Amino acid sequence: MGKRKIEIEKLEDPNKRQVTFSKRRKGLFKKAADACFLCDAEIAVIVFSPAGKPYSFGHTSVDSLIDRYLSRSGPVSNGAEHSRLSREIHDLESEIKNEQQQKMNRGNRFWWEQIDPDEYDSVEKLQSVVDELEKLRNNVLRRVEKLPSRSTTGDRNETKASLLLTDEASTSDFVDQTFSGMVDDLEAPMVAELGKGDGGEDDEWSDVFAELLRDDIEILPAF
Amino acid sequence: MGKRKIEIEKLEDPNKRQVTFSKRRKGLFKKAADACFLCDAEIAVIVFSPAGKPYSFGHTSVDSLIDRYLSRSGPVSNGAEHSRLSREIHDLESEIKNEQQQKMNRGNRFWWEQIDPDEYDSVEKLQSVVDELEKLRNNVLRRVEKLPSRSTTGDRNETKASLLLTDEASTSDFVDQTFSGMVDDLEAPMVAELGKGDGGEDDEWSDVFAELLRDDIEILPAF
DNA sequence: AATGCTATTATTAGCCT
DNA sequence: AAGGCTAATAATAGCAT
Repeated sequence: MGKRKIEIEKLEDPNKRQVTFSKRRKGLFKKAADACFLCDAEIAVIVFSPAGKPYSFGHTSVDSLIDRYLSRSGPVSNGAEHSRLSREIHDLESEIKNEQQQKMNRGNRFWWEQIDPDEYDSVEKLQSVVDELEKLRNNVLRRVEKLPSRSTTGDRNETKASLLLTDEASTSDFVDQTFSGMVDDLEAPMVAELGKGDGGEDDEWSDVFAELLRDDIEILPAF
Repeated sequence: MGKRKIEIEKLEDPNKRQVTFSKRRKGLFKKAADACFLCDAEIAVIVFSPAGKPYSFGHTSVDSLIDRYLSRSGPVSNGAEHSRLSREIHDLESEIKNEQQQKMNRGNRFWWEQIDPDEYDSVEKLQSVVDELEKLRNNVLRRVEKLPSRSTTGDRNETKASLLLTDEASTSDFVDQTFSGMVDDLEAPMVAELGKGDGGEDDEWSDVFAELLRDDIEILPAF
């Protein structure tokens, strides 16, 4: 679907291959996200680039979907020994993950809604969450900054400003600021407005944020 | 992209949601397959329908990609105990799978090219492979039957007929017949012709089979 | 539940920055 | 390598089966 039709066969030009890979990976993740929202489905996509670099998309989360997949689909056709062993491991793993997830399944749909502050009682433990939130924030920010200026009432501009506030720090101040800042400034309004459309003057923003959210749901590099 | 534009928000009509889910799942798998072929990438897609039914696509294979993904991405931000445990389990699992796959990595791209007959010396052991081959065959068959009649030279029609032959049996005759039948009648010609285009009179068939193959690469229900 | 039709919208190949 | 542009192809919403 471009300026001309192409055959679906290996692109030999490495440069062209890389460009096409990037574009189509993005398109694939978008399709997956759209299907999740439209159909209330859960989808995980794992991609390894020709160079072996991993990318993933997951809603609700890649890990939980992998677990669900592995627990349902027994090893296909293996030497009997390995088959049995793999099965035991999968089962054990599922137990562990299920236990972890019980805390989180109170109807939340995104990983950042499932964070349990009680589990993170030190800077070190917080850091891993912060890293994830930062990635999400940066993804969103990158595009927020490119939006044409809108006739926001100033309330929105505050939000935008506070998003920018924590761009560089990496001390425990950063941790506190980002952690609470994300929840208050980014997560709450964005999630709250997602899927609404009640005719308020900020409908435009609702739509923009909803789209940004869709695009960013766990489109995180596997790290 | 339909008769009219739709918003990406949850479809409330369950019937419409199901239809859209089916169509978009198919489209998603096709996009994934196209990207694999074009860009020489490896992609796994795991889908759970709104009703919880699992579907998956994987090239090279869902399991190997899951392993690769899990081994690179440490558990994100878990309670420390579980994190360590999960990691150990994942590592062990990878070892097992890697061992299994060493036998298979002789440059074959599809799971049905990776079957080692020496591993299956009884009807019982064969059955699991046969089940998988049968699913593949049925997927292909469903569409072969719907193709408009082609000016095949009779050679092709034999192939088509032999594909139909084993539709119902489930005895050891079935096992032998299907196992060898698949390899001789289905796998060989289809795989051999994949990606070629050397101007023979059967180019049409090459294209058709190549497309069928792309669509069926491990698009197997998780069972 | 899945498939064929077709008017429409969505994605993207090639090119340029 | 990543993003914008635009002509052109590809996917699909609504409908009927």
